Amino acid sequence: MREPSEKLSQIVTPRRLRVRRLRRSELPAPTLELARFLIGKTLVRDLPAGRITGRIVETEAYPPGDAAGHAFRGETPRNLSLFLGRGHAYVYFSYGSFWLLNVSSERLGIGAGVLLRALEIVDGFNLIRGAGRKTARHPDLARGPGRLGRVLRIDKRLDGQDLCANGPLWLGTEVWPRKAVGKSVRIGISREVDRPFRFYEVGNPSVSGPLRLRT
DNA sequence: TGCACGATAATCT
DNA sequence: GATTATCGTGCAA
Repeated sequence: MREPSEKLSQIVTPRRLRVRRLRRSELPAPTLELARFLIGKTLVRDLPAGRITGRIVETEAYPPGDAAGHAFRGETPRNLSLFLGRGHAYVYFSYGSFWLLNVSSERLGIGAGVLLRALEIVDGFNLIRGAGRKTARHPDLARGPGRLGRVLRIDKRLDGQDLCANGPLWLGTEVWPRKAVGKSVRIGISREVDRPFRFYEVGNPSVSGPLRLRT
């Protein structure tokens, strides 16, 4: 039976989460540092019906000059948001079905970003389509960048959003202290495959990828 | 748990 | 026309 554990996790979830927006000045400037810094912080989605809050548990850095990064070949209409200076949303459509969310990094005019790969949802379960069904185990809701985008209802309209400003999507402070941060190669790329630019909270069941990349 | 595979459409060449 | 920072399913062990 899955029902009891779902109820338990709702009871365990703090009724009132204290989260405030992160100021841009709090975000480390270098892409790699930002990717590590974001582990344990929150991503908040404000919808007409309410708020969904998730702890960021997995990220990947795509620093300047990285051949695996979308900004590598220069600015285009698609990747413009990567050049807006740190703390902006870069949203793009992938594999015909998924909206993926990045946080731009570095200075205005320099293209780089951090891909948000997975969240541990901590609030707003009732707003998530599929929650409470047998197929929607809580740790899996936003496990993987495609699911993250689906759960938070990310789409092109959020591309370019300032994630440090008042708006429907923003970065927040942590809700409890994070555990150890692990480091590994990135997932799903074909260039620069050996760079250890992926970060994750060790042992967290909401982290995606094979077991060896979660522990 | 770990693979292979197909779906699916925007973007770039 | 090729590519793709993915996911869900199916099958093997």
